[in-house]
Amino acid sequence: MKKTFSKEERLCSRKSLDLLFKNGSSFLLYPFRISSLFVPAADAAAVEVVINVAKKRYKRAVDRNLLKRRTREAYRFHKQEHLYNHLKDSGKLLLLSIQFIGKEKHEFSFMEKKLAAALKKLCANLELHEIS
RNA sequence: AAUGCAAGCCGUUCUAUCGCUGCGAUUUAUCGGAGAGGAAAGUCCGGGCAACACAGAGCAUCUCGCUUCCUAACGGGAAGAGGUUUGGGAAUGAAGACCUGAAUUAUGGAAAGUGCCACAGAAAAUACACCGCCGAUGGCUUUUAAGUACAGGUAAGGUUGAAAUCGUGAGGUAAGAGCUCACGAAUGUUCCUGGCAACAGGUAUAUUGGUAAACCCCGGGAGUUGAAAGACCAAAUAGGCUAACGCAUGUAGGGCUGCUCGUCCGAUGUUAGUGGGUAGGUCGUUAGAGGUAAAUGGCGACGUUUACAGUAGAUUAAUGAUAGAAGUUUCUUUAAUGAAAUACAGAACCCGGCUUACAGGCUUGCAUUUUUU
RNA sequence: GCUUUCGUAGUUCAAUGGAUAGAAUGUCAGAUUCCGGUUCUGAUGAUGGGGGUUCGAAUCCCUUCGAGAGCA
Repeated sequence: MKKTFSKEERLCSRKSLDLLFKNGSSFLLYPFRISSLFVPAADAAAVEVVINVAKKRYKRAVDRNLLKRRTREAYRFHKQEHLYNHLKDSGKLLLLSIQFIGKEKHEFSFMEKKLAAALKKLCANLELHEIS
């Protein structure tokens, strides 16, 4: 129940994507670049996420698929613990983008650790933003 | 047996937990079952399908090019023909021609026309004759002979080059020349024989640089655009569309492929009717020129018949993560063990080819080497 | 998914099928200078890979690799 990753939690709308990349705030934590933005309207999910691996860095589709899948699995395992528990029921929708900007094919354990750290940092940033 | 080359085939498996995308059941949140490839890649060809004037004619442009067959079609494939290179055989004084095996081949036309053939060389295509040969004929010198910075004739010989006006011998001549003859090489055409045909053999006759992956000529083919094609649903808001009348030389102008023809629409006004650019959703969309097996026809590509199974369908884009076990390969070790690796690569409307990438294994054929009989 | 352009010295560009592939700049060495710069002299270094056509290919043809651009 905690570790599912269904369609509602994915960011598919073209408009939302444009909004996120235009107005969202972002930070870097190797090998990830995280962008986020709060949007008023919320339906089923509290967070919508998109995972991205650049074609310029990885030429072969096999490599891109592998990294995307590993990133997704890492997000799936850690979203409840590091993200959902820190979000309050504010009625807002969080748009999130995880871009992979590494240069090698990393092991899953390494990516898991790094993504957990990235999510922690994200939560800290959001809290700071709310306070200010 | 090993190595190398070529062709064909296979190209990791199982269990548990947590997930993802369709499908089918229902108790509506659970269960069942399915879920990447031989190249899914490159986008190099061909087709289906769809829209655009159901798309017409001519020119231009692009493309293909030995023959027959296969195929829905093809620039793909099969079987042949010819060319080129090369190995062997026999023959000969030695070659060539002959027989035979292998590899390779974008292979219509140079006898319709145009262009180009650097450097070197006399000359690169109408031989503008450099060295040489001749100077018969006509001049000149002159002794009749003989000679020649004359008019000229001459491609036999020489040097160059990738390539030099077909080769050898004889006749012929002043010297020479396919100028003539004999034997040969190559090419076109006529007829005969064999073959479905390309073509092969023979006969007669004419001719004798190369280059068309230079322009070009001949013959065949191609309308354009691609699922981001296209069809449908549908809230709000701009604007549009259709029909009738009127205006007007069916005019100005515009569309239809680059051009021409041809053809279609056609300014502004009034009345009536109908609507949906964009965002989103559904269809298109996965049963197909399909796959597997057997029989059968064919040299073969492939065709025909019968039987069987039901076999991915995403759309910011599923097919994964973790743990364990097995298999294969390599290294280490006496061995067990241990360690490392496990190719190339990821469907996006669907098929048929081509090309390229590929760890390792299997099968077949050929070549070489070694061992045994 | 579809369409399309281009690959030449380290860099920016030339070159009609025919020389030893040219120029600028860079690099290196030498000269000049007390030293450095400037200047002068010399050297260095390239047709993305493979195959074909041709007597001869950077150029023509095929194939492949790489780098871009366009179509919402």
